[in-house]
Amino acid sequence: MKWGKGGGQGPRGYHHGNLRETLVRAALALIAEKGPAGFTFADAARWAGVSPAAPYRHFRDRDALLANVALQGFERFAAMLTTAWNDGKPDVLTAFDNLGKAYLAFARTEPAYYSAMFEAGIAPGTDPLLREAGDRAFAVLRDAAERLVALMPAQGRPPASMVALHVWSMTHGIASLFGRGDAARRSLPMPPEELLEAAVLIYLRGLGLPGDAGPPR
Amino acid sequence: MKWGKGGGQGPRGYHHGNLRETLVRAALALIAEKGPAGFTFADAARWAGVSPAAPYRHFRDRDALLANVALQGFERFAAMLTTAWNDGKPDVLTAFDNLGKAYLAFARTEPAYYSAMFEAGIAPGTDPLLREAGDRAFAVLRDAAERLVALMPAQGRPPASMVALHVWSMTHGIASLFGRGDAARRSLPMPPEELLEAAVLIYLRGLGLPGDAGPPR
DNA sequence: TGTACATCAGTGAACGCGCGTTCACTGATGTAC
DNA sequence: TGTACATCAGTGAACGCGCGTTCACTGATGTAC
Repeated sequence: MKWGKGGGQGPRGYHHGNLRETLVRAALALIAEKGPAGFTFADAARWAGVSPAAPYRHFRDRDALLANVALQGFERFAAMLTTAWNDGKPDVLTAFDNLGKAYLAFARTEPAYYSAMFEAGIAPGTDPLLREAGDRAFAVLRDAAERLVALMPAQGRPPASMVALHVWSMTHGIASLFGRGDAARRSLPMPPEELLEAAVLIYLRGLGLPGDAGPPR
Repeated sequence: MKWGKGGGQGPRGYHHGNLRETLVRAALALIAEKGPAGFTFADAARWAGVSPAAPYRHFRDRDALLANVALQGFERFAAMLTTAWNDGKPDVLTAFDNLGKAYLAFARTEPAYYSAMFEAGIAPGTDPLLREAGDRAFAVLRDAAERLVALMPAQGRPPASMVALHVWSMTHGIASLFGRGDAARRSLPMPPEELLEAAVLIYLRGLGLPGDAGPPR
């Protein structure tokens, strides 16, 4: 059993440690192994080494645990995207490219989170916290798109939200179809990163970028 | 219990009718109701009104039934796309637009098929028949992309397969995120068809289309 | 046309199993005084 | 510093349930002659 180093909480020796977080890890491990449908509440308890009744102290049911995994996934996702975007440095176009690569990297290296976030069948409207976390992740992309369209002359600028939705959809499509880190991946004659980069370049050229405003290097 | 009219086989009064097909319908109904993970082999038997042992005459297990649903889904999908593409008529750009709309229409009107095809966790490499059916659906898009790039001057034509992958990814991304006919849909400030149409227009403009070859109208 | 037989779809009873959930409980931690 | 008490995380036994799967069977359909 591995204890994460990144969360900052560590094991607090309390009865049997930080069970809530351990259950989330259990869910991730089991999703990675058998898919988002392939684990049960009892499985998670067994993985964590506690009795089958113990998880009820922390989650109402299996769905609540799964929603918590998705929530944590969106939070990590947003953090990862924020880091990649790096506030538009060294320049907006390069940072935008990094953003897309980070999205793909997340889908590849964290397929369990990715499944819980997008494929576990949790209705997005159900849990407000979950929705907000998803919105925060999208906001990173949205802000980046804002900076991107600002490179264009003021007249004829496309709406930043549309650009963000386009890039999100394209990236999500590539990640879902070809960029998974698990068995659901389809084969592709090139790395997904290249496919995405080419698509975004063509798309931005279609918007007239880089162009009249001059390339920012 | 509804009997489909489109398949051309109808109920053949044989013991209890065409159970194999009825089980596929059962799976679709149950997926639509409770998601791809939300049905069991016994559920399907109950829905079809037969004993729990009966499905074993037709499918090895639940996964085999699910794979058959996905297979049938890909076949319908390919047929629908072929109809929409209509061999590039009335003109290639219009037909290409219709193709994208048909993809979204399928995801909206057949969310159960869509789930089984793309989200049920069936590894694409597992079943050769399933893979081939998926490939046939993609081939429609691929042929359309071929016709599309043929509108461009021979030098500097992008590879048709890349264009097809880009459009597939974009469409799949929009369909998965916003275009579902079930609870998994996220909200969007515009119809998904419009979002897709705008994206494809911008993308094609980035490719230089319609352009040097002259718009085909 | 009729009879005997082979085929095979569906039955229904049975089984072991693991899941979800509850319950009174235990025992460690935290806190009031 | 010490004692009594409240809190609460985790126990373990128990339960009913439905699932997956098997089995010998039944009875309708198809076919050989």
